[in-house]
Amino acid sequence: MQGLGTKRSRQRDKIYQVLKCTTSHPTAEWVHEQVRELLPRVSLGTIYRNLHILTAQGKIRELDFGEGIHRYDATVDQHYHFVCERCCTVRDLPVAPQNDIHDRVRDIVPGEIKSHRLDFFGVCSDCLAKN
Amino acid sequence: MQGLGTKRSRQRDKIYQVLKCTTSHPTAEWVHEQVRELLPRVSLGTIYRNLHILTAQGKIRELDFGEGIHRYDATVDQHYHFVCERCCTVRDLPVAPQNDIHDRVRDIVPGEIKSHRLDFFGVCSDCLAKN
DNA sequence: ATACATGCAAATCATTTGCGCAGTC
DNA sequence: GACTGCGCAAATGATTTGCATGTAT
Repeated sequence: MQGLGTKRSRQRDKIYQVLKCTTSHPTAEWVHEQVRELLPRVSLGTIYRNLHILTAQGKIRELDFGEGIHRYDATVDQHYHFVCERCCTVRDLPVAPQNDIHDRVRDIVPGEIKSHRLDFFGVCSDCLAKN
Repeated sequence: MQGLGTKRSRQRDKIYQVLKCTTSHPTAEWVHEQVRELLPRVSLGTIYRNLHILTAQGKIRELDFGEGIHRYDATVDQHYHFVCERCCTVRDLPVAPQNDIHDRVRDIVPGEIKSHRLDFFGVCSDCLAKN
Protein backbone atom coordinates (compact mmCIF):
# COMPACT_ATOMS: atom_id res chain seq x y z
CA MET A 1 0.00 0.00 0.00
CA GLN A 2 1.62 3.21 -1.20
CA GLY A 3 -1.33 5.59 -1.22
CA LEU A 4 -3.77 7.21 -3.57
CA GLY A 5 -2.56 8.96 -6.65
CA THR A 6 0.72 7.08 -6.84
CA LYS A 7 -0.03 5.42 -10.13
CA ARG A 8 -0.79 7.44 -13.20
CA SER A 9 -3.86 6.96 -15.28
CA ARG A 10 -4.95 8.31 -18.60
CA GLN A 11 -8.11 9.58 -16.89
CA ARG A 12 -6.36 11.59 -14.21
CA ASP A 13 -3.86 13.03 -16.68
CA LYS A 14 -6.66 14.22 -18.90
CA ILE A 15 -8.63 15.68 -16.01
CA TYR A 16 -5.64 17.70 -14.92
CA GLN A 17 -4.95 18.82 -18.47
CA VAL A 18 -8.54 19.98 -18.93
CA LEU A 19 -8.26 22.10 -15.80
CA LYS A 20 -4.90 23.49 -16.79
CA CYS A 21 -6.23 24.57 -20.17
CA THR A 22 -9.19 26.60 -19.05
CA THR A 23 -9.52 29.87 -17.25
CA SER A 24 -13.07 29.14 -16.24
CA HIS A 25 -13.68 27.36 -12.96
CA PRO A 26 -15.52 24.28 -14.09
CA THR A 27 -17.84 21.98 -12.25
CA ALA A 28 -17.18 18.24 -12.04
CA GLU A 29 -19.95 17.77 -14.57
CA TRP A 30 -18.25 20.01 -17.12
CA VAL A 31 -14.90 18.29 -16.60
CA HIS A 32 -16.68 15.00 -17.16
CA GLU A 33 -18.02 16.16 -20.52
CA GLN A 34 -14.59 17.32 -21.64
CA VAL A 35 -12.78 14.17 -20.59
CA ARG A 36 -15.47 12.12 -22.26
CA GLU A 37 -14.45 13.41 -25.65
CA LEU A 38 -11.17 11.57 -25.33
CA LEU A 39 -12.32 8.72 -23.09
CA PRO A 40 -15.99 8.11 -23.79
CA ARG A 41 -16.43 5.59 -20.99
CA VAL A 42 -15.18 7.65 -18.03
CA SER A 43 -17.64 7.73 -15.21
CA LEU A 44 -18.50 10.68 -13.04
CA GLY A 45 -17.25 8.66 -10.08
CA THR A 46 -13.79 8.61 -11.62
CA ILE A 47 -13.93 12.36 -12.16
CA TYR A 48 -14.78 12.98 -8.52
CA ARG A 49 -12.22 10.49 -7.24
CA ASN A 50 -9.47 12.13 -9.25
CA LEU A 51 -10.50 15.68 -8.48
CA HIS A 52 -10.10 14.77 -4.82
CA ILE A 53 -6.74 13.12 -5.40
CA LEU A 54 -5.48 16.15 -7.32
CA THR A 55 -6.79 18.43 -4.60
CA ALA A 56 -5.04 16.38 -1.93
CA GLN A 57 -1.84 16.57 -3.96
CA GLY A 58 -2.21 20.33 -4.09
CA LYS A 59 -2.25 20.35 -7.87
CA ILE A 60 -5.69 21.85 -8.10
CA ARG A 61 -7.99 23.66 -5.75
CA GLU A 62 -11.58 23.00 -4.85
CA LEU A 63 -13.78 26.07 -4.71
CA ASP A 64 -17.26 26.70 -3.47
CA PHE A 65 -19.30 29.83 -3.95
CA GLY A 66 -22.30 28.74 -2.01
CA GLU A 67 -24.42 27.38 -4.82
CA GLY A 68 -24.06 23.84 -3.57
CA ILE A 69 -21.85 22.92 -6.49
CA HIS A 70 -18.10 22.62 -6.30
CA ARG A 71 -15.84 24.21 -8.83
CA TYR A 72 -12.23 23.40 -9.55
CA ASP A 73 -9.25 25.55 -10.34
CA ALA A 74 -5.76 24.57 -11.50
CA THR A 75 -4.34 27.86 -10.25
CA VAL A 76 -3.22 26.96 -6.77
CA ASP A 77 -1.32 29.99 -5.54
CA GLN A 78 -3.40 32.20 -3.30
CA HIS A 79 -5.58 34.56 -5.26
CA TYR A 80 -8.98 36.20 -5.16
CA HIS A 81 -12.07 35.75 -7.25
CA PHE A 82 -14.56 37.95 -8.98
CA VAL A 83 -17.96 36.33 -9.39
CA CYS A 84 -20.42 37.76 -11.89
CA GLU A 85 -23.84 37.65 -10.31
CA ARG A 86 -25.51 37.58 -13.69
CA CYS A 87 -23.69 34.85 -15.63
CA CYS A 88 -22.05 33.14 -12.63
CA THR A 89 -18.65 33.22 -14.28
CA VAL A 90 -15.74 33.18 -11.88
CA ARG A 91 -12.53 35.02 -12.76
CA ASP A 92 -9.18 34.96 -11.02
CA LEU A 93 -7.87 38.31 -9.85
CA PRO A 94 -4.12 38.69 -10.19
CA VAL A 95 -3.49 40.59 -6.98
CA ALA A 96 -0.94 39.86 -4.33
CA PRO A 97 -2.43 38.57 -1.06
CA GLN A 98 -3.56 41.52 0.98
CA ASN A 99 -2.38 40.15 4.28
CA ASP A 100 -2.38 43.55 5.90
CA ILE A 101 -6.12 43.04 6.15
CA HIS A 102 -5.35 40.72 9.04
CA ASP A 103 -4.14 43.71 11.03
CA ARG A 104 -7.51 45.35 10.77
CA VAL A 105 -9.26 42.55 12.57
CA ARG A 106 -6.53 40.96 14.69
CA ASP A 107 -7.66 42.73 17.85
CA ILE A 108 -11.21 41.53 17.64
CA VAL A 109 -10.60 38.00 16.41
CA PRO A 110 -10.86 35.56 19.32
CA GLY A 111 -7.97 33.43 18.14
CA GLU A 112 -5.14 33.24 15.67
CA ILE A 113 -5.70 34.14 12.04
CA LYS A 114 -3.99 31.88 9.53
CA SER A 115 -5.55 32.90 6.27
CA HIS A 116 -8.47 34.62 4.67
CA ARG A 117 -10.69 34.33 1.69
CA LEU A 118 -11.85 37.29 -0.31
CA ASP A 119 -14.38 37.15 -3.09
CA PHE A 120 -15.82 40.05 -5.02
CA PHE A 121 -19.28 40.04 -6.48
CA GLY A 122 -20.74 42.21 -9.18
CA VAL A 123 -21.47 42.28 -12.88
CA CYS A 124 -18.78 41.42 -15.40
CA SER A 125 -18.04 43.60 -18.41
CA ASP A 126 -19.55 41.06 -20.80
CA CYS A 127 -22.87 41.25 -19.03
CA LEU A 128 -22.67 45.03 -18.68
CA ALA A 129 -22.18 45.24 -22.44
CA LYS A 130 -25.35 43.25 -23.02
CA ASN A 131 -27.47 46.04 -21.55
CA MET B 1 -52.85 34.45 -3.42
CA GLN B 2 -50.67 36.86 -1.50
CA GLY B 3 -47.40 34.98 -1.35
CA LEU B 4 -45.20 33.01 0.99
CA GLY B 5 -44.63 34.11 4.52
CA THR B 6 -47.74 36.26 4.74
CA LYS B 7 -49.33 34.21 7.48
CA ARG B 8 -47.60 33.62 10.76
CA SER B 9 -47.04 30.23 12.22
CA ARG B 10 -45.82 29.02 15.57
CA GLN B 11 -43.12 27.06 13.71
CA ARG B 12 -41.69 30.01 11.83
CA ASP B 13 -41.79 32.23 14.91
CA LYS B 14 -39.86 29.67 16.89
CA ILE B 15 -37.31 29.14 14.12
CA TYR B 16 -36.62 32.84 14.00
CA GLN B 17 -36.40 33.06 17.77
CA VAL B 18 -33.92 30.20 17.91
CA LEU B 19 -31.69 32.00 15.41
CA LYS B 20 -32.01 35.31 17.22
CA CYS B 21 -30.95 33.74 20.49
CA THR B 22 -27.73 32.14 19.42
CA THR B 23 -24.41 33.56 18.37
CA SER B 24 -23.43 30.33 16.71
CA HIS B 25 -24.30 29.84 13.06
CA PRO B 26 -26.43 26.75 13.17
CA THR B 27 -27.25 24.23 10.52
CA ALA B 28 -30.84 23.43 9.57
CA GLU B 29 -30.44 20.18 11.49
CA TRP B 30 -29.52 21.98 14.69
CA VAL B 31 -32.40 24.42 14.33
CA HIS B 32 -34.66 21.43 13.86
CA GLU B 33 -33.52 19.89 17.14
CA GLN B 34 -34.09 23.14 19.00
CA VAL B 35 -37.54 23.79 17.58
CA ARG B 36 -38.46 20.20 18.31
CA GLU B 37 -38.20 20.82 22.03
CA LEU B 38 -41.19 23.12 21.83
CA LEU B 39 -42.94 21.53 18.86
CA PRO B 40 -42.03 17.85 18.84
CA ARG B 41 -43.70 17.14 15.53
CA VAL B 42 -41.99 19.72 13.31
CA SER B 43 -40.48 18.23 10.23
CA LEU B 44 -37.16 19.10 8.65
CA GLY B 45 -39.08 20.12 5.53
CA THR B 46 -40.81 22.82 7.54
CA ILE B 47 -37.49 24.03 8.88
CA TYR B 48 -36.06 24.37 5.37
CA ARG B 49 -39.19 25.98 3.97
CA ASN B 50 -39.18 28.60 6.69
CA LEU B 51 -35.45 29.22 6.59
CA HIS B 52 -35.94 30.09 2.93
CA ILE B 53 -38.91 32.31 3.63
CA LEU B 54 -37.01 34.15 6.35
CA THR B 55 -34.04 34.51 4.04
CA ALA B 56 -36.25 35.90 1.28
CA GLN B 57 -37.71 38.36 3.77
CA GLY B 58 -34.22 39.45 4.68
CA LYS B 59 -34.71 38.55 8.33
CA ILE B 60 -31.94 36.00 8.36
CA ARG B 61 -28.99 35.20 6.14
CA GLU B 62 -27.95 31.94 4.57
CA LEU B 63 -24.24 31.19 4.79
CA ASP B 64 -22.02 28.59 3.22
CA PHE B 65 -18.43 27.88 4.12
CA GLY B 66 -17.85 25.26 1.54
CA GLU B 67 -18.57 22.15 3.58
CA GLY B 68 -21.72 21.42 1.63
CA ILE B 69 -23.92 22.36 4.56
CA HIS B 70 -25.73 25.64 4.88
CA ARG B 71 -25.61 27.67 8.01
CA TYR B 72 -27.97 30.41 9.10
CA ASP B 73 -27.43 33.72 10.80
CA ALA B 74 -29.96 36.17 12.23
CA THR B 75 -27.45 39.00 11.99
CA VAL B 76 -28.23 40.49 8.60
CA ASP B 77 -26.13 43.62 8.42
CA GLN B 78 -22.93 43.14 6.49
CA HIS B 79 -20.19 41.64 8.58
CA TYR B 80 -17.26 39.25 8.34
CA HIS B 81 -16.68 35.83 9.79
CA PHE B 82 -13.91 34.04 11.57
CA VAL B 83 -13.96 30.29 11.07
CA CYS B 84 -12.02 28.05 13.42
CA GLU B 85 -10.43 25.32 11.37
CA ARG B 86 -10.29 23.03 14.34
CA CYS B 87 -13.78 23.15 15.84
CA CYS B 88 -15.55 24.65 12.79
CA THR B 89 -17.18 27.32 14.92
CA VAL B 90 -18.09 30.48 13.05
CA ARG B 91 -17.94 33.83 14.81
CA ASP B 92 -19.16 37.20 13.64
CA LEU B 93 -16.57 39.94 13.51
CA PRO B 94 -17.88 43.36 14.50
CA VAL B 95 -15.96 45.42 11.94
CA ALA B 96 -17.31 48.02 9.62
CA PRO B 97 -17.36 46.98 5.96
CA GLN B 98 -13.92 47.60 4.51
CA ASN B 99 -15.14 48.89 1.20
CA ASP B 100 -11.85 50.60 0.45
CA ILE B 101 -10.68 47.12 -0.47
CA HIS B 102 -12.64 47.58 -3.68
CA ASP B 103 -10.19 50.29 -4.71
CA ARG B 104 -7.33 47.85 -4.57
CA VAL B 105 -8.79 45.63 -7.23
CA ARG B 106 -11.06 47.95 -9.20
CA ASP B 107 -8.53 48.37 -12.00
CA ILE B 108 -8.11 44.69 -12.62
CA VAL B 109 -11.70 43.58 -12.20
CA PRO B 110 -13.32 43.08 -15.59
CA GLY B 111 -16.64 44.57 -14.53
CA GLU B 112 -18.39 46.44 -11.79
CA ILE B 113 -17.89 45.43 -8.17
CA LYS B 114 -21.01 45.48 -6.06
CA SER B 115 -19.94 43.72 -2.90
CA HIS B 116 -17.41 41.40 -1.41
CA ARG B 117 -17.17 38.62 1.04
CA LEU B 118 -14.34 38.26 3.48
CA ASP B 119 -13.81 35.28 5.76
CA PHE B 120 -10.89 34.67 8.06
CA PHE B 121 -9.65 31.22 8.93
CA GLY B 122 -7.50 30.13 11.82
CA VAL B 123 -7.70 28.61 15.27
CA CYS B 124 -9.99 30.08 17.90
CA SER B 125 -8.81 30.89 21.42
CA ASP B 126 -10.79 28.00 22.89
CA CYS B 127 -8.95 25.53 20.72
CA LEU B 128 -5.62 27.24 21.30
CA ALA B 129 -6.20 26.86 25.05
CA LYS B 130 -6.70 23.12 24.63
CA ASN B 131 -3.06 22.69 23.61
C1' DA C 1 2.39 -10.09 -8.62
C1' DT C 2 0.55 -6.45 -6.07
C1' DA C 3 -1.73 -2.42 -5.13
C1' DC C 4 -3.88 1.28 -7.20
C1' DA C 5 -7.50 2.83 -10.65
C1' DT C 6 -11.67 2.18 -13.34
C1' DG C 7 -16.67 1.62 -14.67
C1' DC C 8 -20.87 0.71 -13.08
C1' DA C 9 -24.56 0.82 -10.07
C1' DA C 10 -26.24 1.36 -5.70
C1' DA C 11 -25.89 4.23 -1.53
C1' DT C 12 -25.53 8.76 0.96
C1' DC C 13 -26.71 13.11 2.53
C1' DA C 14 -28.52 17.62 2.44
C1' DT C 15 -32.23 19.70 0.57
C1' DT C 16 -36.70 19.98 -2.08
C1' DT C 17 -41.32 18.90 -3.31
C1' DG C 18 -46.19 16.87 -3.81
C1' DC C 19 -50.07 15.98 -1.28
C1' DG C 20 -53.94 15.93 1.87
C1' DC C 21 -55.01 18.02 6.17
C1' DA C 22 -54.70 21.89 9.66
C1' DG C 23 -54.30 26.74 10.99
C1' DT C 24 -54.60 31.69 10.05
C1' DC C 25 -56.77 35.82 8.43
C1' DG D 1 -64.10 30.26 3.32
C1' DA D 2 -59.88 31.07 0.85
C1' DC D 3 -55.39 30.63 1.02
C1' DT D 4 -51.15 29.73 3.48
C1' DG D 5 -48.52 26.50 6.34
C1' DC D 6 -47.78 21.80 8.20
C1' DG D 7 -46.28 16.88 8.61
C1' DC D 8 -45.13 13.12 6.12
C1' DA D 9 -42.98 10.57 2.76
C1' DA D 10 -41.19 10.28 -1.60
C1' DA D 11 -38.14 12.71 -5.00
C1' DT D 12 -34.03 15.13 -6.31
C1' DG D 13 -29.30 16.20 -7.27
C1' DA D 14 -24.57 16.39 -6.16
C1' DT D 15 -21.25 13.48 -4.43
C1' DT D 16 -19.52 8.98 -2.44
C1' DT D 17 -18.71 4.15 -2.12
C1' DG D 18 -18.58 -1.14 -2.84
C1' DC D 19 -17.26 -4.38 -5.89
C1' DA D 20 -15.44 -7.04 -9.64
C1' DT D 21 -12.24 -6.17 -13.20
C1' DG D 22 -8.46 -3.57 -15.57
C1' DT D 23 -3.80 -1.52 -15.47
C1' DA D 24 0.62 0.57 -14.01
C1' DT D 25 4.93 -0.44 -11.74
